[in-house]
Amino acid sequence: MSATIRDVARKAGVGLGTVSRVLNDSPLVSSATRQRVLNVIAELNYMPSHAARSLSLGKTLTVATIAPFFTRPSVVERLCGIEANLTGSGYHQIFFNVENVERRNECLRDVSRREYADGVLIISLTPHADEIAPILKSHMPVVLIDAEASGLTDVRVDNPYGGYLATQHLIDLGHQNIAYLSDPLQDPLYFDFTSSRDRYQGYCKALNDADIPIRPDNHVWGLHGRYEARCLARNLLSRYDRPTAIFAASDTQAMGVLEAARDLSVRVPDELSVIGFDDIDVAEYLGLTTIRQPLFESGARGVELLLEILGSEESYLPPKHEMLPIELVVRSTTAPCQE
Amino acid sequence: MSATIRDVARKAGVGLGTVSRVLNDSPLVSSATRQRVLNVIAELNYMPSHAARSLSLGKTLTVATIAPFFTRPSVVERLCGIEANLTGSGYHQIFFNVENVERRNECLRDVSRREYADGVLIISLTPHADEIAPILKSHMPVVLIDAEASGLTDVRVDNPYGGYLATQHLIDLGHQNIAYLSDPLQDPLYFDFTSSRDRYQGYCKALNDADIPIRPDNHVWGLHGRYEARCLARNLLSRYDRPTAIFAASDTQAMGVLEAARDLSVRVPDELSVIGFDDIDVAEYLGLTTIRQPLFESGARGVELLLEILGSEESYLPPKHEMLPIELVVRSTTAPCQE
DNA sequence: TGCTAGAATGGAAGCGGTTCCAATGCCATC
DNA sequence: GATGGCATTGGAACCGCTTCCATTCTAGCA
Repeated sequence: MSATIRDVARKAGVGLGTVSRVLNDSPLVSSATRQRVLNVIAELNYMPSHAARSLSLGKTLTVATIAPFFTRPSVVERLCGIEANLTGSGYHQIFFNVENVERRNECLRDVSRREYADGVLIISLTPHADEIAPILKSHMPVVLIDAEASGLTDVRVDNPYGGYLATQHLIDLGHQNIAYLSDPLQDPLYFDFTSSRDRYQGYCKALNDADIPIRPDNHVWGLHGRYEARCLARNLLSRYDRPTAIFAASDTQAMGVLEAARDLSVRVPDELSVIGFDDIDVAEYLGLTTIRQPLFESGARGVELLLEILGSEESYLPPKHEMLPIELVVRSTTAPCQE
Repeated sequence: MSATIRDVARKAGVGLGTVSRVLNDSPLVSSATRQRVLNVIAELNYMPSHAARSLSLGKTLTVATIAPFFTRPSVVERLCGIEANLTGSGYHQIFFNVENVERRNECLRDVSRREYADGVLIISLTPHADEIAPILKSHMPVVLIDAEASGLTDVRVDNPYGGYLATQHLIDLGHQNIAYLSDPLQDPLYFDFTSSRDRYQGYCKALNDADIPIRPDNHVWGLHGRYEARCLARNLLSRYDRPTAIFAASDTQAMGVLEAARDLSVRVPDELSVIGFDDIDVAEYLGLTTIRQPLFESGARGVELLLEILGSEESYLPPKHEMLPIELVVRSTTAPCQE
């Protein structure tokens, strides 16, 4: 059907190996021969077979991405960053969409299997110690995005600092009664997302630094999602001494808070300040004050780090840790405390 | 490194071919032998090499998806439907993200190249006649999602009917001065998205049926996007005889309209009714009245149709055309006309 | 009992690349 | 003129699977 390397060799009047060398930019070809081969390749519209290359090289020439909840806007933006930098690299990509814990465990267990991919990107999932060991032993290149695990390369943001920034902003506006709404901080049965926990640290530190006591009832949590956050926020806002400001661990959850405020006719920002985290696309539309983290860049940079490892000759490279910058974006859901 | 089919054959005391037959569910294996081989496969944790299978079969065992603007919420939901049904089918998937016309043309030109994939899903892009011909000639299985082209299988919704439904809803509420805000209806230099055009037909028909004259200045268009729609809507709403209702060709554009109304202090729905199209995730949050189309299902069903073609022995199957249902979802951005 | 058709099985060839070893030609050196 | 070394080249072997042909075995039948 389609032209093979043998067709090219025959037509160019050279040997198989020579064509292969041209394809792989080997210096062991005279420039005259190289040019002749390149001409024939263009003429035949020849394109090497991915499968044959892969089989011969003993590599899959594929990068796998494991991510929870593909539909979440923040995940989508990270995936776009990945796509942008992987296209044209010669690697294929496969995606594993993790929607429940069984699948999470299955995916993280199989990471080190060479059958799937030559390298793996993991988004927002933190491998446990017993999952890290086989990965390290297998020498499978892995880059964590928005997660951290000892011995593995990662690219992420300073979540405690983000939590601090957000809370400090509210304190600066005169708020004292500040709630934090997040995913569960610890749940070994669940996905073990760590960002909520880290941001909580920053929240506590900011309150401490301002000598504001930490009220345990000002921290509420539930499954990630707008609807769940809405229910949680309703409870918060129905309280006698309801908070004057809510820091939501993600913009999605902040949207739930805004909904709850609307439900209960609590005016934002006059009666309630709301701040989110991520700065997803709709945040600007909603005028949501938030902490921006570079989502697209996290994916793009993750790919770069992975390709670096894949391209290296070394069988072991020391893990790298990259921190991307975050910043406070003030919009119209936060205002000075009115009390 | 990892076990091969030869290891399995040796350990099970059978020939290469027998193991292969077991893997491929051939009936030409006695059940005793089959069981023995299956045991060894489990024991060795053997997994066939995708590349070797692919090379031997002369197929890529890969499905390609071509989609414009991965980040658009409606596209994301379709992609999720694709992912859901393709995972576990044994096919790998590769994505082509189309962000500009050059890339669109390049992708559609290369669809028929066997090097990439055994089958292709195309989202929201309409191949031109000169692009269809090579596809048909190559017998490359193609399924269009949210698009239509003669000779190709597709799964889509009845966009003229959707436009009719939306407009009729506004007319039922007593509106007469109804604007339509959309992508450009025809732009050979651009992507040639057809849904705006089709929905415009329904818009016109509904107005005609109600004996409401069609005012050309009530149709405005621009590039797809919230920001662009916001500018367009601002112009509309600044007019002396501004419309009392706006039908936006997508929820994203409807969001731009809502922003413009906010900018100009036009109250929704009291002074302005707004209806969108798609029912993307945030529509519910915004209380946006809209026409719901099954986005996830469109992707899922598209994959089913493609796998059907790929699994068939026939070299030619007559194209199928599937229409998914749409429905009006009334929320709080539309209300009876106040004039 | 001998013969045959059909079921079950083994393994060579081939898919399209890469890699390595052998071969060739050419030049400088002694 | 013989020798050695380097640059360049050709092609066999191999990657792990499928497929097809050849072979063996079994049961059914005359």
